Amino acid sequence: MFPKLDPILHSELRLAVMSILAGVNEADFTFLKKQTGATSGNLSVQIDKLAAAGYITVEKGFKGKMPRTICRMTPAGQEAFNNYVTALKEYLSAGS
Amino acid sequence: MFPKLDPILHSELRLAVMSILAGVNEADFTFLKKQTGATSGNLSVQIDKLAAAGYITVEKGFKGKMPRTICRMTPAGQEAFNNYVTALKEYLSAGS
DNA sequence: TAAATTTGGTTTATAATGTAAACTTGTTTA
DNA sequence: TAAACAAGTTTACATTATAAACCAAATTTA
Repeated sequence: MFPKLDPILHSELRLAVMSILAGVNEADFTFLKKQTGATSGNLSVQIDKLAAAGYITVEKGFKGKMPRTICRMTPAGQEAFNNYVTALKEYLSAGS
Repeated sequence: MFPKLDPILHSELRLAVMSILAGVNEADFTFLKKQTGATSGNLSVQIDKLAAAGYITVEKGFKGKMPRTICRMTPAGQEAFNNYVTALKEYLSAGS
């Protein structure tokens, strides 16, 4: 049977953000924006949702005088991401 | 960079339906409903969307006296499914 | 140094989506 | 023949995603 897909992760932009964070484990808003090609508004909203789910932490500070928002994946986020990948494979295995 | 995910396929239920059809290449409404655990209403709507996108064909007939709806994946659907799988792997590869 | 532009976002409004509940049409069973 | 069931469809609602507008501070330009 098909496993339930975590709705927090089953979103193109949030998945992209998590995918990046899984690799680097620290990325700021500007970097995430460039890598994903998302608009600021969309990225801001989706970062909030990932943070609200406890999948990432958000640290606001300054780089020189300019504001800077740093995101990191939490252990819970890492686990959720892994589970999502595992679940998705059930869906994809039929193809190819 | 992250490839765009086909929004028609990036839906839990539609993906499950496509996954099933990729394997058997012919399934009726009742079978799809049992396999996916979806409600009739939701399944009906999502089947319509897949058909509207040209990813599946829907054939309505009778099995004895009872109505029967048979779904099959089209070549375009097969291709879209394959592309989706390929694209998704870009997102998932970061995690293990 | 005042005005315009850029950076780094947030808020808000709208459009699109997903889902469930209610309904329909016809069939079988008691 | 009335109740229950099968196979869907329609409709209405709730959630989501996205974009547009906005804001404040910093930087550049005239």
